[in-house]
Amino acid sequence: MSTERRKPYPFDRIEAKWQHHWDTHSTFHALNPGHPGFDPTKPKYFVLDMFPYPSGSGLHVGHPEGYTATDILARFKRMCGFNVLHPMGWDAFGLPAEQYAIKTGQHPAVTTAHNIDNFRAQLKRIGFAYDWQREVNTTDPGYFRWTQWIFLQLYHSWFNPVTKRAEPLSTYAGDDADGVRLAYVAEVPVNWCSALGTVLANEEVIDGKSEVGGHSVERRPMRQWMLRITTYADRLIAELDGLDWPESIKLLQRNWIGRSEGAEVSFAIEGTSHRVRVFTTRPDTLFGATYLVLAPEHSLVETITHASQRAAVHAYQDACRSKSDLERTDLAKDKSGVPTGAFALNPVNGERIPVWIADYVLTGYGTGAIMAVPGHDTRDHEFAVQFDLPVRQVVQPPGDEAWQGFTGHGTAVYSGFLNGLSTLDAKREMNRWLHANDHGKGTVQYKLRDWLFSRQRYWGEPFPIIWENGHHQGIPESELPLLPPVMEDFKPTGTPEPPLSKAKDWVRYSETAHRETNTMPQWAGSCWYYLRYCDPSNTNRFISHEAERYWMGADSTSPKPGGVDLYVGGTEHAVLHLLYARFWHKVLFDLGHLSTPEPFQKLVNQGIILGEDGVKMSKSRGNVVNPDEVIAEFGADAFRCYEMFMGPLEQMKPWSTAGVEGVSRFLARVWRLVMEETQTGEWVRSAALCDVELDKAQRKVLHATIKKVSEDIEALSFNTAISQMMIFVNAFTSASQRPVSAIRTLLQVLNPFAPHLTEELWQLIGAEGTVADQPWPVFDPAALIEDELELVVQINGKLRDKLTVNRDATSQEIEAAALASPRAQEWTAGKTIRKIVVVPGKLVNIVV
RNA sequence: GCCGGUGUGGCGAAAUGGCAGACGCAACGGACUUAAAAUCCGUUGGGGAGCAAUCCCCGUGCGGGUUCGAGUCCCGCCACCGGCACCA
Repeated sequence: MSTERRKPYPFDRIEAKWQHHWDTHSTFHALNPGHPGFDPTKPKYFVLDMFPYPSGSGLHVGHPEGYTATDILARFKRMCGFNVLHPMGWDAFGLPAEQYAIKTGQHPAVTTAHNIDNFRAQLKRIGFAYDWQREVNTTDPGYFRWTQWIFLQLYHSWFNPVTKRAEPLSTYAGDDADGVRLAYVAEVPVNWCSALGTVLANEEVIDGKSEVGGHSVERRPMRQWMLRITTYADRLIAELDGLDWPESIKLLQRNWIGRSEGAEVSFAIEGTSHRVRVFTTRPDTLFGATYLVLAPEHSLVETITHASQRAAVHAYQDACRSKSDLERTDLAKDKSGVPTGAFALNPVNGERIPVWIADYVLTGYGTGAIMAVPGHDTRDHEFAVQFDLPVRQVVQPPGDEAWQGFTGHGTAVYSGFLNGLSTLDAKREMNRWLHANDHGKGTVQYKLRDWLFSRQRYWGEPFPIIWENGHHQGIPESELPLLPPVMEDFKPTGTPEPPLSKAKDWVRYSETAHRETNTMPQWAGSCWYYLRYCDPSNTNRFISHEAERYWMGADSTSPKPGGVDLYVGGTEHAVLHLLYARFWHKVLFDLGHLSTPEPFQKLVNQGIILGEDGVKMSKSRGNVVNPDEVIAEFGADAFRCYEMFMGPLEQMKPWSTAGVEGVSRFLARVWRLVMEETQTGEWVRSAALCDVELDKAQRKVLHATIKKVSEDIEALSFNTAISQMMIFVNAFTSASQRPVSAIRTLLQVLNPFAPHLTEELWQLIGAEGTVADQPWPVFDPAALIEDELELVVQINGKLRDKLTVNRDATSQEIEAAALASPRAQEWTAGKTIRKIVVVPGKLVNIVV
């Protein structure tokens, strides 16, 4: 085994030493406005990682990928003179700790604390420049006190559709305050597993079965807390525009919100006073509606079903209820449904059309009912074919496409007053007609649903809510934090009641009132943790105005909306976490608690690191790489540099131990630029190191390195920055005399990548202070200019020769030199030169 | 099905429309060594011609196009990865 092998350089001693130095000197502690020593002239830079869930299995090599990237940026910006906020914390509520508690009897608080200690120690071993004095923990009462406080802000607010923002309930003039709160109560189906006697979270339900045991899971309506995120749908879409996020993530959010414009149309049910409202994005096809479909759960089904169809309808409804969501969607090829026996009247032509129920219409979207236009909707067409319902043309496709099943835009036909109009105009005209005749109106629908915010769990934030006489109310802020009850037994109750209901003394609030027993989902704590970092120990507010304005504020000289300057994390949070956090941020902004409307100005997703075998790392595959082992063998600096050298940050890429070795060799070469080994194996300062001037070639490499590394760090192209530093090292390794000044500069630009090694060498060459406190070096453009340039000579775009010309040769001179070159002579001999393209400093292309 | 991303040597990758393969790994050759490891120096996309220095042809998933010139831009495909999925 290689464990006996000598280390390429003594990283083990070096790394522990500098980690201790940073700890004891608080090197990376950021000062807030008002702190003694705070320098208001420095610009701020807030660089954020998605904080981890501290699991029992510790870090894997995927975590530190993003963390290393932000660490390099943090150290770089600090050297560039920024006041850098680079914090870390723990998203520590959640299911695994609770499940572990149920299994072992160990309290989740105990296992959580233990896991956090382990994670923190692992992160420190990598040498991250976190400001540990700002560490946050979502399970700390000093933290979740404010999570509960923010919930109360939501609870006491409503969304004013006129001002289009959240306002305190006091501005609400209506008589149904509970019906407009941003946090409200509704009957919503939960995943109930009777075999396990518990409610399951969505992530515990796999393919309609419980993850544990594979028992069937049924949807059962229960009283739940909801957050009215849908009121922010438009703003959540519109305000993406100003953000520096990957377009793909913006698109993912837009699609998730799923805004679609259309119309609501009201159909009278023949022989009754009932009306069915449907939503359609194609009001222009109303003349083509040949039947209506209601979702099986639609509230009017019972009322309108004809006696002769009652048995069939009930049987169908029962069948749908027992189908899982998956069965409903996955078996989409076979459409099913039954007629209700009722008929509706098409408002536009009075036509009598049958009303069906079918599970291809979903309760949760739109009005839970549709008008079927089988001529121009794929799903309706399939259904109509299956049940032999009439199909009618109302849109003429452009060109010679067939009209049956055509769902695109064309011209309205067989549609009365719409005939001849383009689809767009026909929609507009129909909306006008519907509105004028009181049969409906143009509306907007969203796929986004309100956020189901309660969980039937122990290990989460309790709601600051009490119930009295069937009414809920918020507890006073003075009673926060509301701690969870101390419980020995967190097991499910065997009923849909949450475990907290077992803590009778805790539940009892007064003679007449009792506490809410649901808890908040894990998303709650992660919705605002970035704010708490700015002011982590404030006991009066969740964040002070000054700290918020400083760290989260917009730069007045830039059009950007402000917020965290760089947020790095995985794509798995592209929708939920990032949408929820944006929602909370906007509410707090509307209520005047924050100065900017968006939390994260710039977002970058790091790619997944695959196992050495090229597939996703997993315990069962046995291809998980443990960072601790890599660090023990190669050192933290090699680990950091390899994570960055693997390839572009955003890309998915496989781990390679040989690759770590290569990077480790590079760092050892840096070490040996400064140090050499004696016969007895001692490291002493290298004799080649001396105080000499750089030659021209060395100057060029040096300044090219400063330039490239600076630019590449800004662009997050860490792999190419490291390549350039390798080129530098290769160039200087062979020099018999190595200029100290150049080595010093190398140590500065390498420092964000390999902070331990560079600090140690800095000290060994006798330089002043620490590298971390040096200003970032500036490159000299003059050093990059060559007196003579090598130009490429192409004939018809193919490389044929090269020539060296003076830096300021004219186009004419270059052209002449190219034509005179021996190979050009050969290739142009006997041919007519049709054109010559000269690209200054690059090439000459002769076209023959 | 829809949306998004990716496709370049044996491998990880690099290239403002201008010398494809920088840098690293692996492999091979050499130096040092009794030997090995480590280290240092060199070669390394494929094919062909030549004793040689050199030279030629092909080559960035596939097929077209724009251009003096395309890995890069445009059109049409294919494969893999990710997301959404009866959202009317």
